[in-house]
Amino acid sequence: MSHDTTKLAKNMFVASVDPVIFSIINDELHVLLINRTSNDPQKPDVFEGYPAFPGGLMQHEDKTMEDSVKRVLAAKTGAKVNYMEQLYSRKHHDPRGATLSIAYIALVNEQEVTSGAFWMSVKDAKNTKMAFDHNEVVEVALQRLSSKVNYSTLPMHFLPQPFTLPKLQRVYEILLGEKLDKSTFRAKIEETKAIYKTGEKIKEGPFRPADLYRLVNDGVHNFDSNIVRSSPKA
Amino acid sequence: MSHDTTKLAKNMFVASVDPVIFSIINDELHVLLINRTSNDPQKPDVFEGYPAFPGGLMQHEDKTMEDSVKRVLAAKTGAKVNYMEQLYSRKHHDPRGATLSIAYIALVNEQEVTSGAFWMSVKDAKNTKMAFDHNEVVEVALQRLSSKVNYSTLPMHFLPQPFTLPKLQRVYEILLGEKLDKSTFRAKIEETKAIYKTGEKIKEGPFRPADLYRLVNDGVHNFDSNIVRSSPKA
DNA sequence: ATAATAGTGTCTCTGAGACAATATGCG
DNA sequence: CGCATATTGTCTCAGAGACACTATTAT
Repeated sequence: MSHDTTKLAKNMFVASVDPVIFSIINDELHVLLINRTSNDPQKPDVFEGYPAFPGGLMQHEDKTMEDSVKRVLAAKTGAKVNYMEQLYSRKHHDPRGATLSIAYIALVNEQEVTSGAFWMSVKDAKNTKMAFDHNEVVEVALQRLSSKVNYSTLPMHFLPQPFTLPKLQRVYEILLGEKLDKSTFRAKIEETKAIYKTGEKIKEGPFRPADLYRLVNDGVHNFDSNIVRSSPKA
Repeated sequence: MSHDTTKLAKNMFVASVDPVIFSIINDELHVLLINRTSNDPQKPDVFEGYPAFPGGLMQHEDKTMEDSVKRVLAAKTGAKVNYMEQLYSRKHHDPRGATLSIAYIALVNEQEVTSGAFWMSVKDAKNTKMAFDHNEVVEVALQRLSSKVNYSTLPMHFLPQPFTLPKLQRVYEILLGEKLDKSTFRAKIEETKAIYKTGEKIKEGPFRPADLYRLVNDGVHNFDSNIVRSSPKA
């Protein structure tokens, strides 16, 4: 290191990443939380025990902020990230001092989540006092989510692949909070060219089987420069 | 301060704000730059003298990141911020160590800019090697700019108020890089309800005078949670 | 009157949405 | 066949775009 960190410490900051992890469970949007514990076990803080995002401190070893998110999520939830997008950054006034926080929207496979973290419905989260400014961050994340439903491929990352169009339509309906017309929905999805028919079908019940689809260019394309996808297909 | 900064210094970072300031000058999009000088005069760095955004280090005294932007811009360019929107944050690997940078898109009054800073056309900026990752940041800012032209009020903040619809249309045309139809343009602007006719007119030449318009709710409304406007109207 | 630009009206065609019809699998 | 859901087709209407027309001012 070429500079003296202690000398500059007055203008240095602790930085954390706050991943807002969404998943649709039982036809309802949920967010993944942990019960906060202080970083310093000697000094529990006022938010001790409150629900919080499964975030953590950035480290110099993390090459990028996205690496921080991956590392922290793996540690606190055991899950790999399917989709990640930067939300916004802000300067905190923690009980313990000033910190910078970078909020992310991320999607993981619900099944991969192990002990320690838990899913709470967004409805409940809105009525629950969370740690730090996390209630506000959820609000912003929800706004971003709904604003991006209609012009991005974000919603398509909610489902494990391959998936069917009826399932995907259900995702859109939950995110938008309204019923959609089958025909119109399919036409719009079609024109995005974002998914393709695998040729296989799946039987979901005693009726006509549905076609299976996969994302095109998973891990590659990027409208939005803030989007980062991990683990591109081999 | 309740925690020992020197002890935690291994996970602390210097943070800077990078405002990408746009303005339309001579019917061409320009970006505001300074020639970089190292923060520590004793240690000039490899980017010494390269064009850079008029940014600077965040300080603990800044209540918010937006306060940092305002302070730094006032110091380096003398200009007040008319519009500000967070772009994205990233972890740098400077010659001098790891820093966090938060990029902003901002708009100022061209006339307020004093010595020290200079305007460069975006065309030229693309062909000029800038300090740090600033070339890439400009690219992302331009993408954001064009993607927001059609569904936000961002372009309306390029003009000093009051302004005329022909002037505003010109702004849109420059941002989009294509001619627009008068009638369609006016209909779309009308339906946003974002501006209102002042009732006054302005003579721009030997022909019919144009109606003057102002922004509704300047300093108030926010589609995008990342938007912050300074100096709301008194 | 003519020129130049501001502002408004008209027509057409695309495309989204509502709804209908057909397809497939299971009993 | 009859039921349930998947998938595709048809009709209509609103809205964007192309273009034409009117308005206002100065010379």
